[in-house]
Amino acid sequence: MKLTRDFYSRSVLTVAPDLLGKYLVFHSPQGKFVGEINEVEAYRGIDDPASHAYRGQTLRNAVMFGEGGYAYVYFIYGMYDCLNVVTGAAGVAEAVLIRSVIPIEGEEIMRKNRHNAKHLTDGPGKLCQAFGITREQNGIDLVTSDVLYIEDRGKVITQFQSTPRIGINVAQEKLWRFCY
DNA sequence: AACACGATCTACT
DNA sequence: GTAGATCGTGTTG
Repeated sequence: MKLTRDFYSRSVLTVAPDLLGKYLVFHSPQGKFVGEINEVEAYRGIDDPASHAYRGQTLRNAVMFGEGGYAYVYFIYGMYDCLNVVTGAAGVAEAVLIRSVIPIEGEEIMRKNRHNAKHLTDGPGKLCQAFGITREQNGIDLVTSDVLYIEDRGKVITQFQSTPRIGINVAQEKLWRFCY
């Protein structure tokens, strides 16, 4: 079943590991894509210098300041889009970066979108390219949308790792990357 | 108006 | 292991 507002409205450090083993679903014009989430990172506005929201609200990060359950998609390094899920209450700037999924459905089209690269969806830029997710999807409400959402299919992840986040050189003491 | 850089990936050594 | 690609965004002048 589709994850509800209550799921996303909790603290980012609770939601992030809870997203492991959930299923990202995207009905694109190309077809249906499904991937099992197996790596995420938590970002928190206040007290987290690695977060886009740390220095306050801007045009780009505005979605992070809204209520939980919305998609925050940003463009990085002049080439790639990355997908986040906003968490917490309205006014609290938190989000979970979806770093990696396991292809479940739509793998053939993913391969095509990725130009036959060997690693299909094991990175935040890669999975967006494979699914065809871009800033067009920024601001979509994952709770009410029938196009982009996350499903619970009953899988429970009890054993997972916590490590420093990838690609940042501050707040290394925060073990906010979760994977299994 | 101009500039520096980033929650990345690929290719090549 | 490391360099280069490539451009939107936020900040500064």
